[in-house]
Amino acid sequence: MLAPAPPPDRCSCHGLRKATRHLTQFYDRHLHPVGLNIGQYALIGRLAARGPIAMTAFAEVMGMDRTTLGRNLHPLERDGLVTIAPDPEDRRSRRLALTVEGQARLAAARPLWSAAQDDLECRFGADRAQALRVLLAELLATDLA
Amino acid sequence: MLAPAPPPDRCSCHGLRKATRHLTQFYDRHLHPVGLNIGQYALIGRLAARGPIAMTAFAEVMGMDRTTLGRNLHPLERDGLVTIAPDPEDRRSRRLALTVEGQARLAAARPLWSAAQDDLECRFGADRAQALRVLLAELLATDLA
DNA sequence: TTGCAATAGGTGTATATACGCCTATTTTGC
DNA sequence: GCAAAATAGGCGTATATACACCTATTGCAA
Repeated sequence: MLAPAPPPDRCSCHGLRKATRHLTQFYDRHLHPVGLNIGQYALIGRLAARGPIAMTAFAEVMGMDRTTLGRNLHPLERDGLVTIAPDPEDRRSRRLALTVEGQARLAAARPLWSAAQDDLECRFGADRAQALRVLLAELLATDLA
Repeated sequence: MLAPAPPPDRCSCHGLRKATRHLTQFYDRHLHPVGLNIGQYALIGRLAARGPIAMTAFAEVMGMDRTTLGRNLHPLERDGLVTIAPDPEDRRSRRLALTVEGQARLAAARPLWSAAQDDLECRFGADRAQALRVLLAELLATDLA
């Protein structure tokens, strides 16, 4: 028999933050062998898809603060996975791009991410995982300003 | 007509993290007038309910890493909202307790938290907020070891 | 064309998060 | 009663997060 579910947090935000800590550690463990955490994996994965892109535009894509993105890129740049180059078209702007090494690291990480995703759906239930993703996307789309 | 919802993140973890950033900023804005963020509000709120308690036990209650809890308590201790006192029964242990000033701050923050909660339910929908809280509690109860 | 508003991004500061390793203390097994 | 195991917690380090404020550059309008 399943463990009885605890009462949900009255505070939506605290429940969300707690669950995020829980799940982040889970994904980080899965990705540990390739030396990436889930935040870094998400960054390079999305950067691979969105090609060379400016910082502010990419921060928008990632749903993160511009300055947070800038700081999170430092370890990736230091390790040679991404490049941050001045844009000749607009000298204020800097273009983010994945290096060949970054692409290789992403390719190495993909199976581990996929295994984490499968493992989660096995433990939590594919239907509930899907329902959660949809609710979170709707929350993201909600204007909270 | 409502904005069309974006496709949900394929990655449950990234969707969760993004939503957490979004919602944390929303609650932090609401709580800003009393000089607390949502993490600190959750800490002192739960500490008020769970009385004097040891660090590891409280970390378990909060669903956070023991060392994270210790570091998060420092600003609250510095500002006189909580005390961290040695336990005479067990000299390894330290007892966390809310000060009178901490109780006052909590009382001042409660209406702001409540307004944030109401504001969220108004924008996102009370039914969806409830469904999200339930799913998150179930995720928390899922063994991911 | 020039001066100002808008935009791109960085920096300083503060808090949040957690892993690995450490010390101190208590408990337990013999 | 003592040595080993278990437990409580701190510290070093690294990354994550975001606000306020700053500079540089671009675009626009009088």
